[in-house]
Amino acid sequence: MSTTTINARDFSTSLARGLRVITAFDRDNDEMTLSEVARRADMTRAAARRYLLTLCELGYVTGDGKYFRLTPRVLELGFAFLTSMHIWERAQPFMERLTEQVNESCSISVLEGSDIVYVARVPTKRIMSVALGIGTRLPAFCTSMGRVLLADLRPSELDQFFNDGDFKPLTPHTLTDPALLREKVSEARRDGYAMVDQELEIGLRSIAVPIRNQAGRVLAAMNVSGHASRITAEEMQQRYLSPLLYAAEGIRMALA
Amino acid sequence: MSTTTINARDFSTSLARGLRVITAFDRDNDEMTLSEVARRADMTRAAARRYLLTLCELGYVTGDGKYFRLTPRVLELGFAFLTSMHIWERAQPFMERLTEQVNESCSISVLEGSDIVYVARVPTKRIMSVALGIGTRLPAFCTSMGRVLLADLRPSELDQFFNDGDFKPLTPHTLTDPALLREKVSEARRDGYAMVDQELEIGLRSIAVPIRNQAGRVLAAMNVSGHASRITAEEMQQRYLSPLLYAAEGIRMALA
DNA sequence: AACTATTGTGCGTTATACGCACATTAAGTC
DNA sequence: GACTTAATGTGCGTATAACGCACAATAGTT
Repeated sequence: MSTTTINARDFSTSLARGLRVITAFDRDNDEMTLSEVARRADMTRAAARRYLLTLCELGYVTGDGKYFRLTPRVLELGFAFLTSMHIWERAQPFMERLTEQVNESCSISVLEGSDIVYVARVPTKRIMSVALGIGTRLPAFCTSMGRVLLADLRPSELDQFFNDGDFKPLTPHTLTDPALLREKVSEARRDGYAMVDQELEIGLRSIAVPIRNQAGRVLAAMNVSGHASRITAEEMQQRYLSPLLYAAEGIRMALA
Repeated sequence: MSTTTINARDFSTSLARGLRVITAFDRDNDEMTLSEVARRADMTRAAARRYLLTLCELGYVTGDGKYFRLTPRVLELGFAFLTSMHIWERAQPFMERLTEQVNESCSISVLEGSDIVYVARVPTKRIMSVALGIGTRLPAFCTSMGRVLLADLRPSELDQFFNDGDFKPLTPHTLTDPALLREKVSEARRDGYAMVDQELEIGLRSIAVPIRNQAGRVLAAMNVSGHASRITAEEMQQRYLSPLLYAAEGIRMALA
């Protein structure tokens, strides 16, 4: 996670600002006026206008004379990444079988910076879900998959994670003390799994295991999550850990 | 689909070129050297290098000293669009029920330019599939969903579609004669559904209906697709059309 | 009609991004 | 090790891309 700032003359401010215009759009601002885009992207109206017109020309944005909105074409910007993760297609049958077996949702994620990013997901029938899951980012420090992924970092990488860390509590249960978090990561390393109990969200329990490659290196983490009202932490460990490990092993062999 | 070229001084070439670097990555080129990126993005090595370094700095690309690859963060560029399409979450239960009922895959797409773009998908258990479906683009002229969407265009819009059209056959069954295609679109308008039989892919049959809003305007199309060896075109129309229409009506009411 | 907010746009100026050319490094072959 | 080929790193002079301002035009509200 080394971040060395590049030579200023190698940095393209126009590209960076243009991408800021794209990311100014979000779930709550899926359509905006020119002035709103300029405010959210933190640039002058004229600059925002040029970038919006450029994105319209390229087909990534559309406008009706007053409001601008993103088009499906912007998916192509992330699509190259998504399709490059095609190896997770092979995990799908194992995840489906696991979901049927434990009757809970199942996800796979990778570590990126201080977050985990979902790369595959099979929801249980009870929870409505679309491909929204893919690309979702959650903080690594208070998720079961995050702790499993942190457990595989080298000591220097883990040190940097904790140095950069900004551990804000998301629920009254969220652990934020770096020493306690380090201990949890060590436990995950020792036990080969991690469980998180209502630290990310009240009512949410999840248990995760690593997915390794043939060399034993951790590629991703896979979890099963459920509602605290339906299963105790102890029950989750007793009933879900074995099928999780079994599915992870199947995925390991499938990826070989 | 009017494409008026904007004033050259309003067009940001740096943003456009930077985006070309991102889209240079694809399924077959998920990691590339600097020179490969420059070739695929059609720019000098020095320019490609500056954009790659900029994208690294922003976290969208990572490099190991030789190869560059996209990071999950690029999903955030398209994610704003994806989350803005959150209304399709409500379609999910109807699609799942339909998939269970007819034992085939089900998708929803919207029209963009001359393509359809998948916005929701529920695959049947037999076909391995992840969220890859979302964002997939297919030509509108030879897909059942495409013809249903074309059927709702205004005459001037439809004229432009055919004027811009480049209808290449994908299989020996693909219709490419604009007059025949117009007739198929008219049939879709008249019948309220369209069926395509092995025009996109040998062995693939699909039937689609429109999803309308309360005002009757077509928002999207939904299809069910199956293999030609398992079901005849006539059987598909007789067995799948009613449940498709029923599911589309349910989605219409759910979106209200 | 008056006022406020927003958008469109020409243009002089600034600084961003360009590509070249040379040095360095890496990889492959003999 | 020597040689060749390919790829990469980078400084820098130059051109022009992009900047923001300021004013006109439009839209919405009262």
